[in-house]
Amino acid sequence: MKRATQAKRTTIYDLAELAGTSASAVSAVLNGNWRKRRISSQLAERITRLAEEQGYALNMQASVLRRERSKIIGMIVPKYDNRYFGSIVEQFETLARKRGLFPIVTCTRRDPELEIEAARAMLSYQVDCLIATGATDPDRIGDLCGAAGVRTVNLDLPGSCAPSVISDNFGGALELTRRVLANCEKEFGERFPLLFIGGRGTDHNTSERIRGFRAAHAEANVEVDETLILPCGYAPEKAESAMQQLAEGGPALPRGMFVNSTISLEGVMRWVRRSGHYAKGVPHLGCFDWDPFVAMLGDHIEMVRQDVPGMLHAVFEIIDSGTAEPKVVHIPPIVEKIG
Amino acid sequence: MKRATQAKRTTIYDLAELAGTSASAVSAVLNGNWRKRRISSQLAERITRLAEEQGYALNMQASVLRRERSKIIGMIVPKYDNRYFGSIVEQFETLARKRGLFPIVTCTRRDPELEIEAARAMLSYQVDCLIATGATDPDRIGDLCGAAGVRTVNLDLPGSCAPSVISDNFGGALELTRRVLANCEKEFGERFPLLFIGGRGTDHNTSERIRGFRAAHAEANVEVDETLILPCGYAPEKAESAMQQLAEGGPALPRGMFVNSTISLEGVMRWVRRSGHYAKGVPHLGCFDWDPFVAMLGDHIEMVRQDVPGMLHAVFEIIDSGTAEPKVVHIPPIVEKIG
DNA sequence: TTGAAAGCGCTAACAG
DNA sequence: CTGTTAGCGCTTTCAA
Repeated sequence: MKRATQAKRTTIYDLAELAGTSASAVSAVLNGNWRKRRISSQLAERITRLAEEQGYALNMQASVLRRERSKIIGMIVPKYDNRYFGSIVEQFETLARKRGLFPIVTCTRRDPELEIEAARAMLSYQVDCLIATGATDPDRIGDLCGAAGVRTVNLDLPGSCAPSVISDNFGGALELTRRVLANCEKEFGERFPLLFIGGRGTDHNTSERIRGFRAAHAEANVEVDETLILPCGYAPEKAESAMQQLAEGGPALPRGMFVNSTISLEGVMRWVRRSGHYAKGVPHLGCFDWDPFVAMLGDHIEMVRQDVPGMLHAVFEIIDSGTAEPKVVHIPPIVEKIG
Repeated sequence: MKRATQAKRTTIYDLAELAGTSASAVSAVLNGNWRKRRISSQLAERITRLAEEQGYALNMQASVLRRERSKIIGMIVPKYDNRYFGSIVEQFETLARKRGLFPIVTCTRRDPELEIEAARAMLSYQVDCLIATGATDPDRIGDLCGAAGVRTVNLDLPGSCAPSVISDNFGGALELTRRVLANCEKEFGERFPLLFIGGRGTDHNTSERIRGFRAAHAEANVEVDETLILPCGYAPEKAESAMQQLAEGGPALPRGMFVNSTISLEGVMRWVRRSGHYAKGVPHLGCFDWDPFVAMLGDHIEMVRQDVPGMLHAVFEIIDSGTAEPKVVHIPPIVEKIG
């Protein structure tokens, strides 16, 4: 099975020599542009066969260097540890390939430095277009790309210098909060303010979700408890320690909450189980984001599932149409009740 | 914020002209090789500043084309829909970057065609090395890479023409089965054969896990029920319908099972809930793979967590050392009891 | 100390 | 119908 590493890879020149023709003919044939170059199908045949035999593989670096457009499309994404980003990446790759583009994806672990580092790297690789997903500073990336003449689309978190595709965070949060409020009233016979936990207070999504959260409270005539608004970050540990502090601070813990992302939920649930504070009854939960196992955790959880296919179709529609105005497209998420 | 797309990107020639020097000097400075070229720090300074001002970005295609190593490292991965592969990719990117390599990852959705298509694409992009993760046909990829003189490492699923890093599937399955068997005996006061469900019967991991499963039964003096060995594939739907068929076929469903991957577990759990067959008591489960929310599903579940950091360190050790012999490195997974 | 020049593999005029 | 040629932007001898 093992083969000595060849000193050199087969090039179109090697093929040309073997076929007794020129490199440009080989290039044309292998690119499928031989019809318009009116190369004899005989020659084309021969070249194709030789390429096959020799295990010829195009050198993309050389090809891209020469061409106008690279047909490489990049995406940066914060994490791979949840279904939301996972399916975004999968969809992205699929749709990119369907268009004959080569997708390159990189994960920046919510690190602002790494984020722009990654964007720079992608520009170096001559991406034709860059999707910035959940970026902490989309405009920084937008500027970088703008300067290089590369198109950008923001996904999940909006920016102001390129088109953005995001969920309808306000609407989703409004509906989710309504449901949790209703579930609480049903079980406890009274209305009370919920806890909001998780996410960065500074990001657009979180603030829109808090707005929806407030609106639902207002609708229900419940006054929001400001000490219960805790956008402590996304990491599980952050949510865990925020819960801990809350427990230490006051006497009664809220019996209903809005958890901003499955990742934060991981921390919340961990704390709920470890601390034993909810031993006599689990709280009613609403989670902004979907996960199949969370859906099985019990009937006290409602989830919002962001419409990933819808979002990515919108992204590629923007790319295909060539729009560059910084408009924001809102995609309604799906609020599901899990049984 | 918006900027007109520049007609042309700044090159080292532009910089050279602006600095009143040559392209080679610029190149040397920007690569940090100016010490050994003994370029005056004055000139170096000037060039660096200009590059900054002009927003110069290296053209990697040109650079890679000229160099003999690309410093690009590729990985193909089956799916992004579970924690195992998600963390593999994250670790991979981190370790690659730490070595000054540019990671490119692509997801092949367990599609054998796409798998080799992706491998070919990566070779075209001149990867120095390719990691084939959970590939359906690692040797096919190995051959492709071998022919191109590119190193490969198999991860998760072993191949025979390149080094492989995999979990100790036998050991993990043995211990996991032991525990489920013991849990069942504790609760039901008797020993009985478990169900094995999920995974492809043809892949190495699944067959090793079945071997471990059998060994644990033998140890416990329980005869394996051959009709309960169901490697039905990884997709949730597959597991779901396998459960359905099992229920239709026989009278009593097993009260204990070994589920091969969280993905299969998703289908199993869905069926368990929907069918109502386990209404009077959930079965004891063992899951080969870890997920934080599964861990919260109850005390009737045991999980095996594969040692992703350990596996990736082994992968990069192989890469760093330059080994190419097709040995298999086994990394012990962690069997955790969740409370 | 620095610059000139060759060439990586490929594409796309242009000239037969 | 086919070949020759001129670069794409960069790295790297080799000369000065």
